[in-house]
Amino acid sequence: MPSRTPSTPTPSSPEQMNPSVWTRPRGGREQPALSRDQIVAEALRLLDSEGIDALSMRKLGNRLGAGATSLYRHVANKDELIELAVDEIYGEIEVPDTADPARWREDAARCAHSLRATMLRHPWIASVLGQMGLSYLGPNYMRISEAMLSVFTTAGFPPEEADQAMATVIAYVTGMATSEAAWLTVLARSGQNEEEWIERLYPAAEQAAQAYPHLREGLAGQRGKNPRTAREEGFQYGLDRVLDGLATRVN
Amino acid sequence: MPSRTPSTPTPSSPEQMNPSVWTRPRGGREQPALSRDQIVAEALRLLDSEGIDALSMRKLGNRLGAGATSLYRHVANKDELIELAVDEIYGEIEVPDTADPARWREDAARCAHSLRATMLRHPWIASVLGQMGLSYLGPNYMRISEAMLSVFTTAGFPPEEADQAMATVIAYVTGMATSEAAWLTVLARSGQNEEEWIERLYPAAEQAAQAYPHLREGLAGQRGKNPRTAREEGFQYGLDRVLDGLATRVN
DNA sequence: CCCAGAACGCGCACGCCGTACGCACGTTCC
DNA sequence: GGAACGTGCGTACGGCGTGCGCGTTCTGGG
Repeated sequence: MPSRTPSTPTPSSPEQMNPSVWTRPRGGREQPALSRDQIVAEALRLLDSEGIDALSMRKLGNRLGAGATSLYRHVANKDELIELAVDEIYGEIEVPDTADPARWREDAARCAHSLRATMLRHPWIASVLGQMGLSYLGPNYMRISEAMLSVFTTAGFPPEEADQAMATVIAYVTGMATSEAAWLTVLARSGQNEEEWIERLYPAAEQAAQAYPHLREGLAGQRGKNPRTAREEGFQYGLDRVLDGLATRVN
Repeated sequence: MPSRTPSTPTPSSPEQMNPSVWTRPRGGREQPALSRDQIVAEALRLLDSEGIDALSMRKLGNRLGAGATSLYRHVANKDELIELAVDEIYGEIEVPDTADPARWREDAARCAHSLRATMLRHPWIASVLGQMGLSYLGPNYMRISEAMLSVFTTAGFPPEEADQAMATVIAYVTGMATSEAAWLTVLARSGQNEEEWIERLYPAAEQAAQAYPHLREGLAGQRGKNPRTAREEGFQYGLDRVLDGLATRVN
């Protein structure tokens, strides 16, 4: 027989029974203590510090001093909670509040960099994008789309093409940032820093690239570079090309 | 009494000696029956038909006529299994086997379309990219990278820039396809087709876009279009812009 | 001021999950 | 003949999301 506390109710709840009314720590409910905003905020803290796999309703409940199922009074289910968290994150993305036709390129670039930076600050969203998509219809997503659309339309893109241009930039940035975020996640799990990891894996990579001359050359060319700035330069290069391509349609 | 074939071998019990080899119910161990390739293949079938959430070691074991834990003889853990499945999928991506400088744009475009088509055929990889990244080092991934690098270097990009150009195209395609795949996944779960879903959500979207003129216009402009071809045109537009932007560096 | 009903927190239970461990068995090599 | 090995599987552990029903607290209308 396993030494477990008896699962049969034992009617007058066992250990949390205070010996007397007089020592009971304050009658009544402490606080409301649970609200949707508070839940989302704590979920964000958990996600940012431990990643998406660490987010469970039980753990989140504990952190809030509540049981897991209490959360369901304020949130329909875990997916909805994550969707709320994602839109909350979108709130950090900076977009221009007025569109200047002469500055469309800088404005778009600024949006792109802000989007990337936000994703890298919260790498767990990369895992979410592939499951829920971009969570359209969230208030912050709509705010951002409107601003970016406005940048492209005032730049001279006809409405339908402005849509496509925005989608192009967003796809490039999310694609790049997703791969960076996944990399950072793997890294964080391993407890090593970027340089250590690369150095450790270099022999394996070199061997795997044996038969592929271009890969070998690329590998050798990156050796010893600061990986962080290399990532930033790579992002900037692609962004410049995307904007170059868009510029041909409007200049 | 459930009519199941006896799962317990009971090999040497005396009276059940079968008279002939041909009628004997396959005494002892059936076959090797389990190999890494077979496991990966069945995992792919499961993933393609029911999505990433439906992949569990137990279910996969059942499908192979084996217990869940038997799989661990051939695969270190679930993540490794998925990584193998991903690289298997990469095998479907078509890349040119010889690079012709005059045709670099068409070659790159063909790779891009093939990558997108592959991701849309197996939408579950979108969920995986954000967690593992692109599964570098897998044999098929290396084959593809080599081919694409070769396209860009023979087109005239210096080695380091060819790397960045390839990363740009891949980021754009995966970004676009991830969002499409997520959309298709949500759709599949709902059991509706694209048009139905859009029509059903239209009022909500219209209301949410109330305060945003550009969003409203975009919404109205897309109404009634065939969503599938609209997605394809959007992808082609962005791809053209990306390649335009790259072309400025080499022509 | 009271009380009915709504809102809320929570314990419990169910049916899943990934996987560590050790046993039983067929095969193969000495 | 028997030891060593590869393989499948039963069992078990700790965790998960969440439906349900209970008791408590809060609120607003009479």
